[in-house]
Amino acid sequence: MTGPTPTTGADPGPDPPAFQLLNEIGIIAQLSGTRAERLLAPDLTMAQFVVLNHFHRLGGERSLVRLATAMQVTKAAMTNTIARLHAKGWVSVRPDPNDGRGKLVALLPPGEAARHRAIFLLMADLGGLGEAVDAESAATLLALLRRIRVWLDGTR
Amino acid sequence: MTGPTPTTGADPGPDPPAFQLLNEIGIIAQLSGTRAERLLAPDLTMAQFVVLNHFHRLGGERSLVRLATAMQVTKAAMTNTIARLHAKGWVSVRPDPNDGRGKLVALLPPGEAARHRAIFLLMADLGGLGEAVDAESAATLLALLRRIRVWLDGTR
DNA sequence: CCCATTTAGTTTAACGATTAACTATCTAAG
DNA sequence: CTTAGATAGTTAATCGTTAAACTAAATGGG
Repeated sequence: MTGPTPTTGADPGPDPPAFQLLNEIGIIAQLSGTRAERLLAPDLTMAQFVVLNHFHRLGGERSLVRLATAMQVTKAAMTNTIARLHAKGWVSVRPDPNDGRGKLVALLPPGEAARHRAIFLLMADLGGLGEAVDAESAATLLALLRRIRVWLDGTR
Repeated sequence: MTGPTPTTGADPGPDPPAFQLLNEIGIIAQLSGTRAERLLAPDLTMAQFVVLNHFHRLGGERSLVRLATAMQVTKAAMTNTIARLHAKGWVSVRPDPNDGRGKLVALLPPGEAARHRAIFLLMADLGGLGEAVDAESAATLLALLRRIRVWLDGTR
């Protein structure tokens, strides 16, 4: 078990399409995520940016547990993330009037502005992606991806 | 500005298509990644699985630095990951005969088998994804995603 | 040759996320 | 009411990653 066995032979056929798809998606997310993380640092981490995007998309107020569930992180992690966003004045936090245990978090205008600046920065870097995928393909792609996300979200 | 301002007004238009695309991809990667991580634990972490997949796709031998660059992690993280894969007998590690500083890592048959088992497990969970996206759409999707990955990989 | 610079890999400290334990509050059954 | 169990949020310990410092070996210009 010590020799340099290259292991290129014995092909058991291609991987299932669903796996290829998610694998490719994982690689893209890794590549673009690292890029974005570096671009946005040190003002904004990805964890924080994702929360801003969630509120932008859906609006309203959310408890920590709901946010944590949506983002697929633990309550403890969300406590940390929200504390940092709150310290910057980007979200408001108030006790839930209907539940003495809970807190309600909402996006504030400075948070919305920070999100907008972040997207501007990102697009300056990623704008050239239009060369790789034309607008029509992008629309097709987006529609299919949404179906996948909805399926994953609905079966977890 | 301390009140619970919902911040749903003042729409500055939709986000750029490229951002919507990468955002959706990020969410899918998060959802499927968490799922896979739980399914594969404790035999295999995502960091390790990604290395197995890399070798399966490309074959041959690689140095730690090349692997680290390809996976977008630091050399230190790759030292750790390879040490664990090596301890399980899934990869071979030998000194680079042409460079006294370097090591060469290769996939061993037990590692290939572990990868195969992992994919089998994953498909048992993700197989239903075929309901959300038919085969033809999946092929289209995959081709477009590859273009995006190549662009991202080529401009980093 | 020699020496300055670069590169491969490991080690250490700091950071962020997870797990588990804990407090406080809500809910519901008796 | 009372009380047992579930739920919201925080805290403490642990794990894996990153950044930075370090060792060892390669490279290239005097």
